[in-house]
Amino acid sequence: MRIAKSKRRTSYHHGDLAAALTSAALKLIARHGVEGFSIREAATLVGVSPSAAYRHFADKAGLLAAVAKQGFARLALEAQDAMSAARKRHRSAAAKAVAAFEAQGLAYVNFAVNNPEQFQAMFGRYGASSQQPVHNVCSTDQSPYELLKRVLDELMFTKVVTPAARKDAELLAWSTMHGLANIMLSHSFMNHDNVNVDQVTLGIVRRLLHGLRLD
Amino acid sequence: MRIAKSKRRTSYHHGDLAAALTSAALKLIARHGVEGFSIREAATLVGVSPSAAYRHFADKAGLLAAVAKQGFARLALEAQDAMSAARKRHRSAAAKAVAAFEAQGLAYVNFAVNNPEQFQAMFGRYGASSQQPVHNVCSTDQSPYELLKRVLDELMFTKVVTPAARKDAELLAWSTMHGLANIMLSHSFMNHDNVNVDQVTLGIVRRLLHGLRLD
DNA sequence: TGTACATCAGTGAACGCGCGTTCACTGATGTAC
DNA sequence: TGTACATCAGTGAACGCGCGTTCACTGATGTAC
Repeated sequence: MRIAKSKRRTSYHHGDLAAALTSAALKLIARHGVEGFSIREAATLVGVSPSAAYRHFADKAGLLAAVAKQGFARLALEAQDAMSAARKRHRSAAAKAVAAFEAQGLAYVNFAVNNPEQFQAMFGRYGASSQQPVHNVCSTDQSPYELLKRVLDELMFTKVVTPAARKDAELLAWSTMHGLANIMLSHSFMNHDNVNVDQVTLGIVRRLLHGLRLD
Repeated sequence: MRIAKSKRRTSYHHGDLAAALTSAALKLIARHGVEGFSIREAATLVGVSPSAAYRHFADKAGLLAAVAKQGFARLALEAQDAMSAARKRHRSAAAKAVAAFEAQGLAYVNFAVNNPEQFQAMFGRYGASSQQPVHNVCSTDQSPYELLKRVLDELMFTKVVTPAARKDAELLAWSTMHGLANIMLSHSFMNHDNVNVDQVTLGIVRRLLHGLRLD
């Protein structure tokens, strides 16, 4: 009966307030930033009294954690799409692996640039990731971190990278892309109106991979 | 007469309220985070009425920008100290350059881990760096970014690194260390109580340099 | 199929709060003569 | 050296604000019989 309920919006019960609040929160965070976000405003946007939110989330941090969690899921989805599209453009297993690695880095930075506030929610003070390691943040095989591990394995299996270079490469790769994403967000390196994000990012990803190759 | 004034604290005029407020802000940010910081609390801590702050800073953002700016200066100082100490431990110019590069990376990550909230102030929403490129944030030759450029040059002059690898290496190096610092801060990779920050960082710096060497 | 009742998911008023900022003010300082 | 006066750097009261959260409540739903 959930669907029926969500059709008539004038009903007393909302149908799926938790999801509605999460997506309202996302909208508002995009508008005012994580710091400017309030439960009251989210509730108002959904058309519900502020106190209703407390049926679904323990508190403000709970709502923000939901936003962050959803962010990890979206990021993983986008990365996965980009990777499989990239793989299709190549024949050899090695070329596919390289293309997937590049696509993943691009997807990561693009996600951050296109969703700066959600990205901040994911890694900031309230972020899902500040409570627990990233590995646990999504269902295990879907987390961005798991995707990274897999593509690094793929690079090793296809001999693009030696087992020695593969070792602990997660942290190096993640640091590089995460740093680039944050630097782009802070506008501290350059105003990315003047800059082709994809081009700069691809440059960095390739140098990263180049370093791994010869490790 | 500045010094005389700052001696008697009971005087009507404070002496150097701007500096006192900045350092109070730093203390409070370390305690409650950037988001929890308020001008009123800083003024109270200094023992001055809230409105007095407006003689010295245009608004809250102005005070936070001062904190951020001071952060860049401190970071540069600490990095410089670490680098010159590291250089002393080696004889050849090449070894000195390598040691200085490693020391710089270590200093960067250590600064972030030891001053997480100031680091956040530096690169966050209010950060000095969100208004203008990092290059302008300190006096030109003292900025952390300038130090990075110089040590990369040094690596090239001593032939540790080829001119091709030197090209645009700033962004790669900075991304890597900045990402590592942020990842450590978010606790999303690991709880750094269980981890030797210096050891992990040194591992990453070395892999970064290794990649540059063979570029 | 109809009814009683427990449970669920909302309401809306109220709480106490600290905030950023403005404003007219005043005490202290320094300078020109 | 002394005095008048402009300027500087504070005060403290007040403004209006939106916030997170609690609480007793009520309308809607679903289930047992």
